Amino acid sequence: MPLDRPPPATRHRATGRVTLSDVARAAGVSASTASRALRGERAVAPDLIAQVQAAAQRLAYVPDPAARALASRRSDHVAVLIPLLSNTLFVDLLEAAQKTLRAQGYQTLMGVTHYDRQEEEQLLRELLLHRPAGLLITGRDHSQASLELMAGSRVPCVHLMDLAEPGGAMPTYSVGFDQAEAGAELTRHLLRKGYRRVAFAAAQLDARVMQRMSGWRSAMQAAGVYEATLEWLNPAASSLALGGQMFEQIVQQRPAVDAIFFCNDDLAQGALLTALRRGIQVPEQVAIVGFNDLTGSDQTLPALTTVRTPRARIGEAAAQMLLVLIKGQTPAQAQVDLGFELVERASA
Amino acid sequence: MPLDRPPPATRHRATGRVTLSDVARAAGVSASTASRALRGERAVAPDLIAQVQAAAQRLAYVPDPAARALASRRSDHVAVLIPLLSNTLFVDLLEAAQKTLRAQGYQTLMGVTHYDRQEEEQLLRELLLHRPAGLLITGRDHSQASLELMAGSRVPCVHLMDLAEPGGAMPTYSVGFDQAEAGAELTRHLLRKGYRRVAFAAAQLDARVMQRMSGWRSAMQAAGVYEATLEWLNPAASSLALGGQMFEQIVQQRPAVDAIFFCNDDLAQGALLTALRRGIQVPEQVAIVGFNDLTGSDQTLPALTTVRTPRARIGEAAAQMLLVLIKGQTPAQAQVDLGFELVERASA
DNA sequence: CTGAAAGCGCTTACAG
DNA sequence: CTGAAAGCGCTTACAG
Repeated sequence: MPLDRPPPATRHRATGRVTLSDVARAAGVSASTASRALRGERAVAPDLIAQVQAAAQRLAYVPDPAARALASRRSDHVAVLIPLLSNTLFVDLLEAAQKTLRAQGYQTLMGVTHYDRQEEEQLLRELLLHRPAGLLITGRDHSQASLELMAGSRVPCVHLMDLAEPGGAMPTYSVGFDQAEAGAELTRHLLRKGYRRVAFAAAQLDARVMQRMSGWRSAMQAAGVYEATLEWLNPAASSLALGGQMFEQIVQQRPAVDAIFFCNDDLAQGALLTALRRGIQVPEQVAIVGFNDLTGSDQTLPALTTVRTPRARIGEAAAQMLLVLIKGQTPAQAQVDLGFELVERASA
Repeated sequence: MPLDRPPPATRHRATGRVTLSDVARAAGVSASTASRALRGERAVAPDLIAQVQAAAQRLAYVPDPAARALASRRSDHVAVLIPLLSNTLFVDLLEAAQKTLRAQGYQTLMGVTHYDRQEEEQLLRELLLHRPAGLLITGRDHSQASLELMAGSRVPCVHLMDLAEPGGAMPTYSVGFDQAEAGAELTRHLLRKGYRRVAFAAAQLDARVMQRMSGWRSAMQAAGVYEATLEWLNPAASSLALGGQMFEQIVQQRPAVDAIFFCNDDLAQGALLTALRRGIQVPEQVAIVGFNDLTGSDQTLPALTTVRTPRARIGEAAAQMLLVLIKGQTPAQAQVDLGFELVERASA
């Protein structure tokens, strides 16, 4: 038996990449110790930690995400599901979450559901295959199968925009604000200003829009001025053009309406443009308010009264909460209410 | 030596996941063959392919992305770099690319550069660690280090929005349209309508904006009406409000200007709003045109004349080209010019 | 607190 | 055309 046989020629692919064992060798420790030292897992001698970190630094070592994911069964991906990319609201959410996550070394895997529960389910299936470290998902309105997928995956999950229904079973994490209360508050503002026939005009009709409507409804009922004919619901996608159309319909078919609460700013902006075109005075003939305080709502003629929603802060806070959950810790509170702000401008 | 020693108890983590060897066993072939059959690598007997596929189907097998990435040194990620998320233009690009890529089983890893070459470089470094199968990147204006990172990574790459400079060295792939020509065409439209003192007003001042300006300039020079004082450049971010400010400045400081070419629709929309507020007639007193045909430009008062840019088609075509490159094939053409369309409305 | 070894679930030279 | 085996680059029981 040859004592000195040469090292076997490498049969396989070499990457050229600096690996963990390179670092371990340079630091004079085993790969296990190097791994533990680098991840800040306790139970490693302080001086070894320093040595390993120095070696890693010197060799410009960066761990391979795929190897780490395979070995630990947990990737550095975070899946983020939003309904649409064509609504600034959700883009703001995505951007803030992505920024926060990236600062901690996580990559965002985004999914666009188009408000379709089937598509959301499919997306969840695909994304969960990547064993994401965490999941951020918009709203609380999901198919039963989606709910099971999320629960079964054991992936930490935070819901965006909505708060949990009070009295829900499991302690689900969410950060958002009270949509119904925001809708009620905006309606009360109108009522305080003396408007009585306040129409509620909505498109898209997702869960959050319906919550705003229930807020509007309860405020109207409390004031004794609620009428079912004041509700204008259109399931089509929200847009400037649709807002213009709905506005024309309302003023034409119900000239007595003295204020309109559009469930989203783009509808309200479209209405304002149409009013201008038709020579209808806002707010003298009819007041208009929107929701979300989107880009341009401070520039319209007249400037739009609306509710400012803290979506960037929601995205950031939700990401932060998710980061805590990923570490296996428990967030200070399971529900974070970030509130909203009534922005009174000239249109109402 | 015991002849019948029991199989060693599994010392490690079991995932519960259906693996390739499960499929191979069920199909009565080796893991290697199963792997090749599933990936459609030729050199596998047709009947075996069928058997393996049937087994995979039956067991609901889905390959593990991390294991595949580790072994093949190529993930199913595609990195997509865009400058901003707050400009619909880029969101449209991202959405179209993502949709096309996802249909072929690729996950999009997005990066937002904020028009910052340093940030782009950093992002590239991070994303390249994930060994993406491909890279989609906006524009052709990158730092030297970024270019080296891209080249060194050997990751197939397609540039978005711009076309390559004619006479560039390497055959780089890109899909977009001729920004300078679009700028020139829009200017010629104004000149044909009889406007002579056509100002060019721009913000952001990225490479594509400057190309549009050079188009404007050459058209103005060709008509013999170019003047340096007609250029209004502001490095700040583009917005409705800024458009309004620039408009006021121009009409105040250079009342002889009879038309303004804003480099982006949001500026033009802001200008239109300000004109309305100031009672300045568009296009009678001053004509206004924009660029990109963004949301709302058909709703302004008056409706905005602009250039429609095919960003969704660019995103899709670029993704398609990248898919071809990933397969190791050569695209029919390295440069795809998707053109643009002059949209004449009421503002000019 | 540390290390040797097994394993995560694939792909891919290599040999036949 | 097919299979056995090595390897991708980590993490993690296990033993000390």
